[in-house]
Amino acid sequence: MTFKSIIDEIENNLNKILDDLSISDVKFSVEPAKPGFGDVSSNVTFLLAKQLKKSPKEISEMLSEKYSQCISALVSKPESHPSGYLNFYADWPKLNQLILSESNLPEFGDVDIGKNSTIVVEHTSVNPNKALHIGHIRNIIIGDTVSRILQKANYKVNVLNYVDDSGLQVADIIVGFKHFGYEIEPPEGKKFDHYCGDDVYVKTTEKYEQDSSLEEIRKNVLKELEDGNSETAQFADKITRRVLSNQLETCWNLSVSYDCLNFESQIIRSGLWDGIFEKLKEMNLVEFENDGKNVGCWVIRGDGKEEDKVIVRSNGTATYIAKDIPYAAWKLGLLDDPFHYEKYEKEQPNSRVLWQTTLNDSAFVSQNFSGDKVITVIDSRQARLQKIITSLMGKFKSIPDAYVHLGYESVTLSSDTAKVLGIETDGKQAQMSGRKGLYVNADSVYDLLKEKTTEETKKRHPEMDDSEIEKISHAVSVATLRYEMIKQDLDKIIAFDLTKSLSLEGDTAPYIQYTHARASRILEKSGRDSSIDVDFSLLREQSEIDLVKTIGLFNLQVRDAANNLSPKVISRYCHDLAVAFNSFYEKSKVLDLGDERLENSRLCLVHSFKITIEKALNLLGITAPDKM
RNA sequence: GGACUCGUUGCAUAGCUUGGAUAGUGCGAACGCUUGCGGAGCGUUAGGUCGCCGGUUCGAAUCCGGUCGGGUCCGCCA
Repeated sequence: MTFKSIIDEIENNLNKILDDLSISDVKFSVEPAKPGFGDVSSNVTFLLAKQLKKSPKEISEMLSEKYSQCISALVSKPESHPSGYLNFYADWPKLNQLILSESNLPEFGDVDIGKNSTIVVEHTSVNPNKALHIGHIRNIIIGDTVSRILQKANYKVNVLNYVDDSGLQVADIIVGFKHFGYEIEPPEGKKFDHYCGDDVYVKTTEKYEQDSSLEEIRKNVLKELEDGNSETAQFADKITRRVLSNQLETCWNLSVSYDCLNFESQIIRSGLWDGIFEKLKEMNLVEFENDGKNVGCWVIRGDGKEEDKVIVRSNGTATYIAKDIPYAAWKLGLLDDPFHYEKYEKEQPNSRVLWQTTLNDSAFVSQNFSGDKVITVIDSRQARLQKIITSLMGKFKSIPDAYVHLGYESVTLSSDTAKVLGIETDGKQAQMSGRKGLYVNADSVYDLLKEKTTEETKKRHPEMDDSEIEKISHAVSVATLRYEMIKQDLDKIIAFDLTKSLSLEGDTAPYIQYTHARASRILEKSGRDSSIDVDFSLLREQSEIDLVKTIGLFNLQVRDAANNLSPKVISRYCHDLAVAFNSFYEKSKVLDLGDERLENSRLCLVHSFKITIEKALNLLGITAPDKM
């Protein structure tokens, strides 16, 4: 039981009062109050104004009067506000005890939205021909954070990474290696994925532009890749596996992990497409064009003014979007699973088992990574295609909203950062481009952050050994990067600026982590274990009550975040918690008060804060060191 | 041309789903706080016709329509 207890109590009592007045069907709200208006507010008075032909003010006076007659465990008094609102004041000694005791349980903050059903979250899904840049990182962090939140909301989450290991982007680096003479081994000290992206890919595509006759080579390589048994395809497989391995290192370093890797090449060879294509024909969801501009193609009819979408070309081959259809259906468990499963060759740092699909019959392990619902994290430039997939899946699966495209705006480069990379943009932000080499690699940003945080930490703790410094600066760097990627709304463009991204003050992860370190320090210095067997009525300063209240809101925030698939809700909550603690820290001393009972009560509060912020940060994939 | 999306203070952003009270936060600016549990902190001040016009409503940053400005998407590419 948390702050929600008092909300529920008020809601029940108000319903009873309305019953007595023979009023029904009023959907009023009961919410945590804005600061300065008590603890809980209801808008019920406004909603009744018309029906009762009275002003909200009169109604709130009447309801407040009636409410005083109700049995209430947690409300100390109702209050009619001149604005017409009906506000409530909590009985804090009781609520303190309720919230602070509860906060010590491991499951504090859990909500049951998923009812233990399975849900698939697909994210990352990058071509394995280059290193991950910060644009990819936004996708990855959103996906990972949403997965963590859904798990807290009692979903069984299967996290998938769709490895796009066929097609043009892969063909291009193969051309570079096989025809333009690039060495297989990267130069000393360079990661293979960086080498493939920064050197082989960028320079190979440059060459096409200079000499268009080279396009012929590209086409041939693409063709060779289609035959899985060709020497070229086997070579490409080796290369992409190696890049993938490097990309995964980047992800793991950011505390991101997966359950299963799916490979586009295998989906193509699995025959899944043929099955779903037959199904689409049977259900009349695709049509064959006998004339018009798409003559000879199979198309999906456009919605309203939208154009028809070709899914099978007149030469019989499937288009890009067509490949997504069987995968989407597979994720929803609508198709017989053609895959076997084997463990990925490297272990993930958190020991979560990572599987990968294979078409090799010698692996007999079967697994099920499908879900009742599917969330696909892809940037909103693909919204149109995803809308088509969503609509098709809606026809295959009866559960409403079974397939959700979780879109987000892209990461661009600030004009200053673009300039550093050699592009003059006239003060405007610039779209990143892998082909043009216009991007900032995730590893580079991490390295810069690491350098800065290491320096900072050393300055503050000259006594610390290198391995401890390393641990702290790693935690702070990962946190900073992750927090910056989710703290704003998904549909807001992030104009990434190298200099500004290194900021460690204000609304940043280090601010929150620092707050946690302060709490840890108090607990450490106290020299005793905190207990919940304390006098809760001693916590009556405003800053103390505000902190308890914020702690008590945890599960409501998780509910909000899960319902709206909105990571930023949790990042804001973490920030709010930190602000509440810092305000408490400034106003209420905990140690050396000469009053052991008060000290124990405050220590209990500090401890509750510490474990709650740890749980909340964990949802963001952030750990908070005890010292920093 | 059509569709989607964003527009809140110098800059960046929350609140919009579910309309009500004083539009919250960070950066930047000015000033202040440390023999005290960690200053990656705290406090004070300045800065807002919530793009514009209209509609619905007792009440609109929030809902609806229009309009302007930025971004994105609209291929038998992926």
